[in-house]
Amino acid sequence: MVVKTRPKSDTPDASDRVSRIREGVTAAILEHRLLPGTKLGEDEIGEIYGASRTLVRTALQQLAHEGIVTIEKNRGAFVARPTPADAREVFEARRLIEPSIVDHACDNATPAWLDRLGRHIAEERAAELRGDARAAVRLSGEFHRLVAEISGHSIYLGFLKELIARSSLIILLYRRHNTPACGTDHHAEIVTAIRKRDRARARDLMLSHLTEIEAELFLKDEAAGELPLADVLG
Amino acid sequence: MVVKTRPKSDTPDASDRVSRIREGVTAAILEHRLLPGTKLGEDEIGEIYGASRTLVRTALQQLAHEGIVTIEKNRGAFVARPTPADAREVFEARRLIEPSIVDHACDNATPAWLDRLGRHIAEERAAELRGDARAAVRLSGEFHRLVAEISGHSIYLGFLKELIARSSLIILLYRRHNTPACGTDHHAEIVTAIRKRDRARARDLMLSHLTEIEAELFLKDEAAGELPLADVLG
DNA sequence: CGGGCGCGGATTGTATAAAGTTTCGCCTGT
DNA sequence: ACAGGCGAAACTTTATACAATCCGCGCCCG
Repeated sequence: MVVKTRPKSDTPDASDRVSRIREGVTAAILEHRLLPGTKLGEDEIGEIYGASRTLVRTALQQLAHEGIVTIEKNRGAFVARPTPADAREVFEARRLIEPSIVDHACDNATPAWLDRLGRHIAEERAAELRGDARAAVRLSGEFHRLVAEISGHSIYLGFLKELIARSSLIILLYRRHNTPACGTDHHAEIVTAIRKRDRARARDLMLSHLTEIEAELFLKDEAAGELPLADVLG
Repeated sequence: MVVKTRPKSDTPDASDRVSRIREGVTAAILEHRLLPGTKLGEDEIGEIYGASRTLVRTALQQLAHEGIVTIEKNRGAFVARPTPADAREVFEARRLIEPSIVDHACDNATPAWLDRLGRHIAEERAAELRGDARAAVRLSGEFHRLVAEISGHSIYLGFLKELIARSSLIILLYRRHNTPACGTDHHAEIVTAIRKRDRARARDLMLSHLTEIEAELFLKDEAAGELPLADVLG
């Protein structure tokens, strides 16, 4: 008998129906197809995925716990709308955690992982070249997640998944221009450092990469979508 | 995860019935009254709190997301049983995050907060003096949580709540002797550093405090409770 | 003509019932 | 006496029905 099989609630079977819903909605948010503030009706989603409200409800609750969905009592679920303060916290947390993650990744990177990283960079390049902004923004986030998987640190991975999802919303809300979400070149440099197992350099590159992303945001406190007056008067 | 009630009360919980369940179970786990592996039947809990299984279920799902409850498909919910590998990850994450938290706490500590910290230390001392191990272990965890609240960093707070709960289980499973869970003196020194707004010292104290806690654990990979054979043969 | 009030539709929150799965006891056959 | 399988009970999972709440709209009154 297999005693060790522990289906962790964080990584349930992909065949699970509630996971399908959760991942579908998450993907839509990460690809910037669902905008902050969008109402996520239970019946609506249930019809799309052919599931009952019970399952939709648990999926939405999980997403709410991850911080990318806001549930208001008796009003329903909405795509979250992070405030500038939230944004600063998210990026501070990423600047703290991700250097440690690449550090571990340098130790844990097997040839198979390095190969996967290389293929991922190629995918990112391809998406950017063909101008597929949605795929580009999704792949950009998935790069960071992939590094966290390589690190083998499941807690950091869990935290980072949450931070990445929120970052996607933040970038959508607060970026200055139409700058590409994440410089692919930075990612490539990080991979090179990992390949050389140069931990110090990998940490530095990751830190400056995150700093640069945040620098391209406009985090004024009364920025878009917080005060309706600003919209009307603007 | 935060259910926002728009019109009035900012209380994020306590009035909500599912929150009452969640906090009740959490408190029981933090006080070491619920041991790892304990079955948490839905009917059982529902009867205790006078709630239907629907509400119990959502509470258990939230706890599963926090990592202190494990849900096995078609088998039910159990108090989580962290492995030694989990334990190392938890403490590594705490050593990374908590120094940053005290850093912020030094900046954010108002007189009211400092007063609250002082009273908390007194409570810890009192519990330890009267030999109330359950209260002592709970208050010990709550100290770290209180510091995180003072920091004003809601993301760090959320992460740390999770880490503290898991730490409580880890200490219960893997501590060497009957050492008191957390040196109260350490906490008092940290408060002193915060009061002086000595960020560097506060960080150092927190880091060494966490290192010492982990050093008192016995994290051999086949340690207690992983293999049932060990129990039978022991 | 403007603002408050209340009713109807819609949506969420909760409970309960039906369906599926696992577990454990018991029974039979060897 | 023991191994193996059948079956019932208990539990979780899923679906559905019911109750509570909120939003929008029209009506009435000032």
